[in-house]
Amino acid sequence: MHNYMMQSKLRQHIEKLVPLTDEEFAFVEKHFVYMKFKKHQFMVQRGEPVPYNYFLLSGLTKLVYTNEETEKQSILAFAMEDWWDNDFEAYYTRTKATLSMECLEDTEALCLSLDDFNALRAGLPKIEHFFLEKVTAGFLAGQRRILSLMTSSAQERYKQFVAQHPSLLQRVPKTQLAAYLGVSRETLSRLDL
Amino acid sequence: MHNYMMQSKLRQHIEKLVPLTDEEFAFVEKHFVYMKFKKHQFMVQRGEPVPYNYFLLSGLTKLVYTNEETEKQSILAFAMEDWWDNDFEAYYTRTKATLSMECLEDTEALCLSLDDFNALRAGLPKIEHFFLEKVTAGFLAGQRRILSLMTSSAQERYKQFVAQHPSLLQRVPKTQLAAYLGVSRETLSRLDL
DNA sequence: CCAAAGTCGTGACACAGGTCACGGGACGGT
DNA sequence: ACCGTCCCGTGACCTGTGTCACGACTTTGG
Repeated sequence: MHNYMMQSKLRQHIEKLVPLTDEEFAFVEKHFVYMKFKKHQFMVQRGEPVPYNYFLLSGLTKLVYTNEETEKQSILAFAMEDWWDNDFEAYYTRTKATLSMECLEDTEALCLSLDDFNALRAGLPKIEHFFLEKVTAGFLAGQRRILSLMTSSAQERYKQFVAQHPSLLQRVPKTQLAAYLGVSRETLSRLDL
Repeated sequence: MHNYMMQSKLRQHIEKLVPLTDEEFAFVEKHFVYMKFKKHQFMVQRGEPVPYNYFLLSGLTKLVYTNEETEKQSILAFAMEDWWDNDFEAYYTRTKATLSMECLEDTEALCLSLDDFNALRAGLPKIEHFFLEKVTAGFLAGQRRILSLMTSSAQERYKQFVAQHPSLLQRVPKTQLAAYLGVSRETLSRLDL
């Protein structure tokens, strides 16, 4: 992907929430590092430090918790173009990851170290506003997910997912979808919409 | 509760994350309104607008979703002294509440209207930083709750709750606790720790 | 001080979903 | 072209949890 494309995706993403001058965006942009990852590659691995926060330019990732005894995976989030994804707690507290983040497709990302993140916030208060909006949206999405897990059956959750993320249906295998919805692969397979 | 106590609780709460000068805190404090609520009173009611965000000085509240057909309640959060609680989405978007917030005990709160919230953020960037930290903590707590719902049995979730919130066990009836854990009152009653 | 409402345990039964096992098909790497 | 790996459906069975019903105790409010 060419340089001007990467920049423009990030800029458009930020400017959905806060307008930026050219100089301000130049300041933002220089804190990020571009990286590529291959399918099956781990961008974050349990037990390892998490040096970056990731803004995805293309591809698809999953954020996953793996039960160490049973090896059973629970997927906290999928992420794709124009999304942020991370074991944010480990990143933000500079501790070892308890989650893993794995590429389901070849993925390009703009990466932001915690030091750069803090420099960005300190140097440009607007960006703090931007992240407050982002995290708030994530918090509210989490609340909806909690409610959905508490009140809805597997079939209802499946329907909700299909309605809200139809494009992902084509890209993620049912096994992964089951791990996201919190049901076994077999039960998901038996659900007719 | 006396005026200086109310102020000092709020100030201590904020200063756990960001230090404030006396003038800065005076600016913060004047945007809040003090209000009292009685047990069983609704601070937020489904279908109504949500004029305030609430910082609790004393008492105990629950944030609850009620299924309209079955009347079954699911509790998203308990809140007590030193906590914020609200149907934040309705508050922030100035829409009607989909959740309700009800007092389980007589409760005192400092209330912040959305206009005052925005004035506060605009007038004192530090406060934006404070709320970013708060919302981030809430987001991460939500992630942990999602994982807990996906991976743990009712009994394990009960144990986790007891371990993390022992004080609440004395104050909230089992019925409410069941609605928080996402199990029926009867199953909770059958669980031996 | 009494009535109404809330709290809590427990038994009987139903059912959604988990687990285990199998087979067949698609795909990727060598 | 082949082999291993993943993907997906399906049957049989098991189990955790929901639902309904009942009774006893405690708290609350007028």
